[in-house]
Amino acid sequence: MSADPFDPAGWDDAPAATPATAVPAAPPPYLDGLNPEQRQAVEATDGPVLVLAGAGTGKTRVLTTRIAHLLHLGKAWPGQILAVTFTNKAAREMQQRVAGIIGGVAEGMSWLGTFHSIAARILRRHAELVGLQPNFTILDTDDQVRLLKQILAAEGMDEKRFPARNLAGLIDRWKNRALTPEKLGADDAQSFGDGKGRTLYAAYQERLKTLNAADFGDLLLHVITIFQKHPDVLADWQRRFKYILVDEYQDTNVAQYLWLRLLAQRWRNLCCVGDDDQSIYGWRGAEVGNILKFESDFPGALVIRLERNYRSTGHILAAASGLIAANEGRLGKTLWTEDDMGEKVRVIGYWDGEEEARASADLIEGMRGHGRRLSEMAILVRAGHQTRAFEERFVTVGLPYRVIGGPRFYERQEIRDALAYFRVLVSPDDDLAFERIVNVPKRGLGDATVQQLHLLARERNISLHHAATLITETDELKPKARSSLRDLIDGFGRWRAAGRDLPHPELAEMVLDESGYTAMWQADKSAEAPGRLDNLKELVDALAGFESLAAFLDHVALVMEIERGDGNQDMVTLMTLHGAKGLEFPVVFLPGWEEGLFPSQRSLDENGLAGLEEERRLAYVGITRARETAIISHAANRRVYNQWQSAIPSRFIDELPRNHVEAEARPGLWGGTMGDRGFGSQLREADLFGDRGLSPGFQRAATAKPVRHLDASFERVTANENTGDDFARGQRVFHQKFGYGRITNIDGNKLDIAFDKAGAKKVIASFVSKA
DNA sequence: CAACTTTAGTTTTTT
DNA sequence: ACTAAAGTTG
Repeated sequence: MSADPFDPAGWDDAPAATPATAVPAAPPPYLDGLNPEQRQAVEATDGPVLVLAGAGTGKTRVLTTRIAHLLHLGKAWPGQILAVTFTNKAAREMQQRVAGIIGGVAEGMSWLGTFHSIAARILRRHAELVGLQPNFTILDTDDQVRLLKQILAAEGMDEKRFPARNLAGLIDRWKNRALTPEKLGADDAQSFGDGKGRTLYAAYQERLKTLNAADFGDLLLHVITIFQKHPDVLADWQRRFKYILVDEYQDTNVAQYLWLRLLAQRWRNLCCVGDDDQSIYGWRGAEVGNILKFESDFPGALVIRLERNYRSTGHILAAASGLIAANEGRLGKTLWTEDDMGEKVRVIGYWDGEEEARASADLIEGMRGHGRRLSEMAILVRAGHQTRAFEERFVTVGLPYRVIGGPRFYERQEIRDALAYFRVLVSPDDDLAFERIVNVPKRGLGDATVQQLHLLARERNISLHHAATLITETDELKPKARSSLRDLIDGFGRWRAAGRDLPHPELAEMVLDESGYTAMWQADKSAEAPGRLDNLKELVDALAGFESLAAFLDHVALVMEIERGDGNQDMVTLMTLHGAKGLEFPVVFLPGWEEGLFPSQRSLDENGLAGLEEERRLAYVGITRARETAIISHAANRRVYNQWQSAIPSRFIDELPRNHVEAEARPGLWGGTMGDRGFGSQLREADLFGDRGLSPGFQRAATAKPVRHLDASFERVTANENTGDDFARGQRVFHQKFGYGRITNIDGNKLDIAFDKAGAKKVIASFVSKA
C-alpha cells in the first residue's frame, strides 16, 4: 500500500489497551440495508468466521461494514485490525469504502493492505533475524531470473537444458508452499537440473542475503520463519492484531494460510471471506483446500453463506448456478435473486473467429443505438491473444475500446532501466540494478568488462559498484572502458551529492539526462521511442507524490501499477476472465467457448479433472459478471498461430441449463452450404442442441459438419487464387502437409520449395499459401 | 560490439 | 504469425 515503509509510524506504538467500549445509543445506520446473513457476518465479531460469499452477494460490503462495526463498538483501535487483500486495487477500494462509512477515521487503518505489503512491513522490523538489513530491496521476477541465470552459470549448468525461468517458477511454488531449502522433501529437492534443485535454491537464497534482497515469496516466508523461531516476536504481533479480516480467502496459498494462522492464534478473531466457486488461481499456488477445511482448522467456526445475489437477473444467475453445479467438492451455495428473470443467456455459434468479432461489434453497435453506453459492455476472453480479432474489428469500424491487462507500466523496459538508475543511486551495492544499467546507454562496457568486475567483486567480497570504483584506479581495463566506467561512477557520486539539496523529482530528471539515458531514446527513431519518453516523463511525475526516492522504490516494488485516468471515456472493455473477477457489467460478451480454448487444452493436460473444474469456475466467474445480458459465443473455425483449426463448442455450453439459454446459429452454418450464409434468423433451440435430449454427444455430431465444409472451402479458395503469380523466389510459404518452407524456384504454377521439416519438394502453387 | 539470422515457444497474473 | 531471445556473422 501507500504507507511509507521507512515511516516509523505504527512501528513502536505498543498495542494499546482495549479501548473503552462506547455503547451506541441506537443501532448504527450502516447496518441498515444489510440482509440478515450479511448482518450476521458483520455482528459476529468474535471467534473464527467463514463467510461464503457467492458472486454478487455483497462481500466487500460485509468486510467494510464489519471493520466499521468493530471500530464503532470500540472493540479495537484501527491499528489493531489487520485486513488483508490480494491486490492493491482491492485494498484501495476497501480503504475508501471504510472511510466512506465511518468518515476520516479510516486514516488509522494502517494495517489494511495486501499480503505482501503487510508482510514487507513486518519483515522490515525484524530483517536482521533472517540476515537482512531493514532497507532490503524487493526483487521482481525479472531480477529473480537474472540472478538465477548467474547462479546456474556459476554451477556450470546448461541454460538450454535448465532454463532459469523454470527454476524461478519452481522456487516460487516452493515458497508458496512455505518450503525453505531445508524443508524441501526429497522429491522436490531432486526435481531440477539432475537433482540439484535444493542446492540451487539454497545458493539463490544465499545470494539474496548477500545482495540484501528479498523476492516476493520471501516477504511471507521470512516472516513465517521469524514467527516460528522467535515466539516473543510472534507474541507481540499476535497481541497487536485483535481482529483479522481476509478478502478472497479462496485464493490464499499455503504460506499465506500459515502466516494467517500464526497471527490469529491468540485472539482467534479471524474472519475470512471467499467463494470456493471463484477460485481461479490454482495455477499460481492458491489452495482451494484452505477454504474447504476452514471449519476443521478453526473448530467452532461460524460459517455464514451469503446467497442472495444483488447483481444479476434470474436467467443469468440460474445459468451460472447450473454450470457450476457440475463441479464436485464444492461447499455448495444456492444463489437466488429477487430480480426479474430478465433475458436468457444467449449462445451464438459462428463460422469463424472473424465473424464472431464482426457480429459482436454489430451487436454492440445495436445496443449502443438503444441507449447502452459502451462502458456498460465488456468482452471477457480466456486468453489475452483473443482480444486481437476484436481489436482489429473495432479499429476498422471505429468503435472505442480499451484493453485491460497486458504489459504493465513498471514492467516496461525504459521504466525498469530508469528505476535501476534510481536503485543504484539509493543503494550503491544493488548489484542487479548496477549490472542492468552499466552499459545502458551503450558506453563500451560490454560483457568482458562486466566479467572482470564480477571477478574482482567476488574475490574481494564487495559489490560491483565498489569493484568498479577500485578497478578504475588500476590499469586492468582498456583506457576507453576505464574512462567511461570512471565517468559513470563519478556521475553517481555527483548525483548522490546533488540529491542532498535537490528535490528528488528534479534529481531523477538530472540522472536520466546526465547519464545519457534520455538522449538514447531521443536518438532512437523507432516507432516506440516517443512513447517511451512519455513514460519516463510520467515516471518522474509519479515520483513527486512520494517522500523520497527510497520510499518511491519501495512502493513500486509492491505496487506494480500506476494510476491512470482514462476511465471516464465511453469505451468497450476488453479483458481476460481472470482480470474481470470482482467486476460487473450490464452486458457481457463471452467469446471463444470452444473445446481446447475454453476449457483450455493445456489446463486439462496438465491438471486433469482439477484443471477442468478450475476452468469451469472461470466460466462461472464470466457469466456472473453480467448484470442483464450475457452473450456466449463459439466459432467453428479459428486461426491459431496462423493455422486454421476447427473446434467443437465447449462442453460448458452443454452444461448450461437449457431453460435459461437461448441458442442461435447462423443458418448456413449448421445446415446449408457456405454460400448462403447470411444474416441469421434464429433457429429453434433444437437446431443447435438437437432433438434427442440431453446426451452430450448429440451436439458434437451436429457441429462436426462445418468442419468438413472448411477444408473444402479452403481448397477452393486456394485453387482460385494461387496460380503461382503471387509467389516470388525466397517467399515463405505454408503447405497443409509439409508445413513451412521457402520457395527456391518457380516454374509456371509449379514451385520448388525447401520445406523446413519435409525437405525439398516440387509442389503445385495452389497447394500452398503465403506464410 | 552491433547487425543480422535462426529458433523456440506461444493460458491465466499478483505481488 | 509473431515475438523474444540466443546464435552467427562482419
